[in-house]
Amino acid sequence: MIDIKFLRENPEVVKQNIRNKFQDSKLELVDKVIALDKENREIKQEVEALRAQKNKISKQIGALMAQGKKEEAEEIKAKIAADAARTETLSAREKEVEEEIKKIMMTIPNIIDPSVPIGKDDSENVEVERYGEPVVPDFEIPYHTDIMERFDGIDLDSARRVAGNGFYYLMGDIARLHSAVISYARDFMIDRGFTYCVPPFMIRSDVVTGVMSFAEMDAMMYKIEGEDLYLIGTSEHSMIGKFIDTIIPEEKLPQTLTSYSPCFRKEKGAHGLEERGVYRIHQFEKQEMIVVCKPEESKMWFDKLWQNTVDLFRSLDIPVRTLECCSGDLADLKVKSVDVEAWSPRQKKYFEVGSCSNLGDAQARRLKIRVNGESGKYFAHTLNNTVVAPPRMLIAFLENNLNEDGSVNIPKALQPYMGGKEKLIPKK
RNA sequence: GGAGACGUACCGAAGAGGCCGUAACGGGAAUGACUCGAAAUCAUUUUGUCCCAUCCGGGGCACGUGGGUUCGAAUCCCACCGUCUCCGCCA
Repeated sequence: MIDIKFLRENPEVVKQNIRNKFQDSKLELVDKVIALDKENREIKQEVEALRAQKNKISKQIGALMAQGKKEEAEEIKAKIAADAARTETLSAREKEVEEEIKKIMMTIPNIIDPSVPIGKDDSENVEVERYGEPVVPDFEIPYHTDIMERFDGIDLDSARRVAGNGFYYLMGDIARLHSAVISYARDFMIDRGFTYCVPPFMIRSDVVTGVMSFAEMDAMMYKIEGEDLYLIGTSEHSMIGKFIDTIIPEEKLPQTLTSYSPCFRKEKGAHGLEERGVYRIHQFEKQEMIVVCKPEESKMWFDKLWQNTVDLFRSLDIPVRTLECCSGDLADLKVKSVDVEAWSPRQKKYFEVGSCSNLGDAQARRLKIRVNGESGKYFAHTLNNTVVAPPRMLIAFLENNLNEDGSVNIPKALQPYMGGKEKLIPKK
């Protein structure tokens, strides 16, 4: 959500930004919202003048009543009644106009960073840098569920009976590997100075609608029946919710948090061939990082955040690359975003394992996350990034650490979390 | 889940239809004076948000949240949220 004052003063900048994002149908909204904003301020002036008048008269009545001059009081009551109807009409219109403005402002995209490549959709995203050699071994890499099977590490059949498609039982070494990755990622971020946090896994609807549109909510979130509660789709929801409608003293910035949570997603839509197994699922676990910082520091934090994910994957011997989201693929709230993608030696391509976003002050404005600084109050900048999200991450882990004999190497960094094992030996 | 009490500024807390939201009273914090410096003392400052005004300034809204009654609501009524105490249940 951008500042309406900025839009009012720089309509051409906002329009060019809309063109850059290939959302030309939204161009007319800019002029529309400017007109509504003008109307709103005119109404406000009149309404406020009427209210000021009413307050004044009410005080007079109070004074007259105190003096026992009831008749005079009754007389001026009539004056108020005359204005009351006008005030009511205007307030109703004011409410309408304000809602309309808010609705439009929610759909006006945030101003993208000048460094964001211009492109229509995800096919025009730009590879920034590769880390590690994308090796294709000279033996065949099986599908990830088949690798897991060899360790008796997964039971999808039972999961389907118990909870349906999109759920899983992880078993034995694979389950342990899953927990090890999460624990390792937690400590990895703590070592980098982030504060560890376990947040609520369910949140109220008002928090949900603060962080996403109704359409997004409907497509992603599971609702608890009979309660005003939703299962979180990512801990970013509850982590950023922590700051809703707060004023943070400047000296408490930056807030650098790393949170663990299970994540629940409906994942409405097509499930392709490559999305079988544990790639696209209704329940997964994630270590997340979020930063709330001063505006001038958000670019610096953005680069630090995605670098953390790259470093974590590299420490587990997984080749990755960073892919910059082009303007057309960038969500409306974001200033800039890069995906971290892990190498799949089986598919011989990279696939998404994390997403790092700088939201500028747009999210903070929407959620009223303010900072009390020396030179006054201002909106904070917010960022978020995936540290690691198994079980999807295990796909990359197993494929890249698989040996020809079917064993899987445990990188040194992870060994303490796997009881000191250097290798997992398959049961089959 | 049941019963009761409560929600007011940075904290504690008074106010129970108009004289009380630039919010009594107590504390904290900031600035200044005194001091070599500190303590003590004295003085001043200390909610957010929106609209109008280039500046000085003027005005609206907000006493957990949202409605209602009233010329006027922190105060009365309704719903919701939260906190505390006791009981029940539970890892």
